[in-house]
Amino acid sequence: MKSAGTRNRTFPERQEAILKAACGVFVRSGFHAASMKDICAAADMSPGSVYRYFSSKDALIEALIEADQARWTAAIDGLPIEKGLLPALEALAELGLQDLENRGLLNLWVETAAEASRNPVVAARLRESYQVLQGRLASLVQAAQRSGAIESDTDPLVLSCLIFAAFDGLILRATFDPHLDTRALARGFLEFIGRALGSRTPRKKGSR
Amino acid sequence: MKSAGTRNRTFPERQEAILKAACGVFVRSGFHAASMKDICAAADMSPGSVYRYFSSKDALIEALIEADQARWTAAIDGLPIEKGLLPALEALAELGLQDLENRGLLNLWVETAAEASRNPVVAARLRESYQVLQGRLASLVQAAQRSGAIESDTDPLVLSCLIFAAFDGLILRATFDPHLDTRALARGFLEFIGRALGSRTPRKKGSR
DNA sequence: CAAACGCGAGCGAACAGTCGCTCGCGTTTA
DNA sequence: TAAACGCGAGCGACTGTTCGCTCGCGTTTG
Repeated sequence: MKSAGTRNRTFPERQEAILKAACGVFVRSGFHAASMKDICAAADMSPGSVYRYFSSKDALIEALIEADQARWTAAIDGLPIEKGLLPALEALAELGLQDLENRGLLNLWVETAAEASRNPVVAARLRESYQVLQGRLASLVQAAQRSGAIESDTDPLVLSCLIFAAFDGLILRATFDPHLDTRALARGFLEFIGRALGSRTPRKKGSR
Repeated sequence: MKSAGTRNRTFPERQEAILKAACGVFVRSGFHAASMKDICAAADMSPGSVYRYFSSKDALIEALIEADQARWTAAIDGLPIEKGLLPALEALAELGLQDLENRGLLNLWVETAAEASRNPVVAARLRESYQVLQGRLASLVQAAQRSGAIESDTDPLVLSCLIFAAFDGLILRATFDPHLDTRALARGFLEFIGRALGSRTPRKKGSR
């Protein structure tokens, strides 16, 4: 018997279980193509029960997106910033690549972006999240510039935007090119950026 | 002249008209959310007639994607490569930004990527297209390196991939952040890359 | 010249199916 | 017992697609 008792699992626990099941379905089919029936089957629940925990399919999608964002925010918060800019970026890249290799999560990311282009609520959430993430990266860049570790010609905001954009683009590309060697490319990206930032002339002050 | 008794419009012309109407609807609603009814209304045709020109909704989507790709291929073919790498890139960026400002096309691009993550046919087409585009860019980079115009430390493939990725990422970002100053950022990207490539010493041979 | 005809573009109601979602009811828990 | 939980048949709306049909033009025929 499946002791599906009330107190066997708490409300949030059941929510998370549904979310996890839904995530799998969304990854496989995309947000729109995935049907509630599939999600219910994946969660091993009836529609009525699922709708007890999420008021609508959209609510489910939004919850999923929010969870993903929380994950990323936590990740960037845990960055080893004390080791300098490049190492921190490497760690961030490593984290992103792990997602890539966990196949499917990147599909979800693209799907999320597509959703954002239609759903203003999702768009706002994503925008806000990016602003926070990019802001932190920019301040790291600025700190490195002030300390003289890297050149100062580049606007920190532009650079941080470039970095995010490059990795997002890489993820996008990996979506339809599964054999792409993302790891090598990411490393190449970082090498290029590092060189551009003047890590080749680490101690010289008169850079220009 | 023509054998078949077409009316005042030829078959391809009608196809294109439908495609154009469909494009508008897709931009507004996305591929999945757009209904055939909407498309028919936009094209000012009945379903029966539309299905005379396109065998299915998917066929319509694929045709649209293909047209968009052809546009890009033509664009990169018309690049002013003789003026050097950076100017060519600037021209490419300008072209991309015009798309951005033509509001909507970027949504379609994200939608296309999302579609590719599920539809292998679309994915293959996109992959192929990117390989061609990136290949040409890489050969431009290589030529510039050989001529000594830019530094030779960076793998041309990595650099061209980085450039495409950065701009794709920028487009993606613009999707959910309409107020983003894409023009300024694109310029910043190119400045950064140009500086990294050592274009500030344009004529000197002993670059590194 | 007029009349008859064939062709095929265009039509739109109807189809079979799927969608997200609801609601009444039996079961379990506190 | 009251309350929370879980169920799943069923709802109305809408989907992409089909098919029997109309009708006007271009050609052939008388």
